[in-house]
Amino acid sequence: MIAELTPVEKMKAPEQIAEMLLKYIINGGIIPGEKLPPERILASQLNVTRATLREALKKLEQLKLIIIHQGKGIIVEDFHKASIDLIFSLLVINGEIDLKILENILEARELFGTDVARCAARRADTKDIAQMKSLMETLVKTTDPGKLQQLDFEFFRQLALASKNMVYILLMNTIKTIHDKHLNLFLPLTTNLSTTLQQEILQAVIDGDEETAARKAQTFLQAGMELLKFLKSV
Amino acid sequence: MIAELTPVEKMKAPEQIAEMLLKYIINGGIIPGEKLPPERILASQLNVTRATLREALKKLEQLKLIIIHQGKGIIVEDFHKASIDLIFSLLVINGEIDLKILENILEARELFGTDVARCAARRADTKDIAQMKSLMETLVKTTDPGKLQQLDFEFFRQLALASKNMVYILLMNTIKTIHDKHLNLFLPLTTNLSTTLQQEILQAVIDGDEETAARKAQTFLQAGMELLKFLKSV
DNA sequence: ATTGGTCTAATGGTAGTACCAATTAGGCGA
DNA sequence: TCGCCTAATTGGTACTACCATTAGACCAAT
Repeated sequence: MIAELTPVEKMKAPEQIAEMLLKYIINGGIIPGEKLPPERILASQLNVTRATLREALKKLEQLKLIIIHQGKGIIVEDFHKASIDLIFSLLVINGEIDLKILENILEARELFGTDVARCAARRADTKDIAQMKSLMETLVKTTDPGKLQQLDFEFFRQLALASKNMVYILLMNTIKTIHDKHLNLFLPLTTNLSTTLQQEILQAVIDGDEETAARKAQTFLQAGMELLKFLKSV
Repeated sequence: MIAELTPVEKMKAPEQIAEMLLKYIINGGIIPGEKLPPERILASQLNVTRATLREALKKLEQLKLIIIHQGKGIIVEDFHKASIDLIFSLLVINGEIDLKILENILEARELFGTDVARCAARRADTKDIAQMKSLMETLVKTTDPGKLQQLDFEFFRQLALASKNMVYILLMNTIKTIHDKHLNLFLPLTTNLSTTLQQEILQAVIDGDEETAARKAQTFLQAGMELLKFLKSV
């Protein structure tokens, strides 16, 4: 098993189309309030069926990038009013990582992760703690950087579950998706120090010590900003 | 103009189907990891064509509630690993508002809103401030509760824009969507006190006084939690 | 001149069918 | 028993036709 070899993800037609249209909109190819060409025109231009095109449009509609109305047409919205899920696309919109967006994400992550730890310390039950202890045992025995990174994130995922806040739980998924899509970028963040901090966070959660948990989590998460400064300098 | 009369939203087939399947999954009708019936079967059972069904599935796929693979089938995911956009459905999943979820949302709103104000105070430029001043002028002249509520939210939207953090900007849209879907629920939050607080926040932003801005915003947002306590008591 | 009705073209919504493409499972041969 | 190959399953896409909603133009009544 060679970790570097991942299954080739063949982008299906609707995905490709959605991405093209998305870029077109984000890059200002069309002004918000204006309409996209009719489905029939778009479909023929893209050389696909309307059904295929419509699947692509569904995606953009859910991102709130467009609004589709029968009889009216396809109206483009200001992407500043889109769903948070658009952040994935904004992060890499033109091939490479947008450091500005990355900074935004890390800023939000720090704020959010800190409160997750605080809430976890406040609300974790014995079951949560048992699971986290179990995870921690696995974690200290792991040496493979890739695996470690994965478990690293699992720790925060369980922290979110322990926070008992569904918004936090779901937002953690968003961050995890970003994380997974750019593993290499976050790899330098996984250090021996991480594990130590995680143990301290866990202990604080067990003790119900909200502020210590929050403080330790913040220390952990601030490493991300350090990384960013490095990236910006090169 | 009769404010109470809003456009009737006719739910199209894919929307209805998506909602049905979503409820089915959320309510544990199927275990994560299990597969949904094949498209052909589902389509015939729902009495729609595959194309229509597939549009519905696209929506669930984007919510990360299901994963579709050619040749394999439609695999159901744990909704705890879904997109944050699922929160809309969770809030009202079985007809009425889930107060637990509402509390989660308000908690997250307070956390983010506070930092939005802080960041706005840190980064707002003259253009941002000019726009907010303009908005505030309109705001103080407005008496209609509905309009006021709308402008109320616009204030926070502009605050998010001034924060210059795209994550905050997009997250604010999520909150706004929740807000708009349950206007009546949030109506009691709009009081005369709000306007005063908003003016104080704006002044803090102009002064670049991060902590005052954050503190005032928090005071403002805590009103939501007060409301919740009331709702819980009835 | 304003209001309301009606027709028509534009445009999205849905149906039906056929075939392509990836995956899985089972059978067949070495 | 192992490995390959075929066939069945299941999602992906194409083509075509028709229904439903909207907007605009034109007309009729008040």
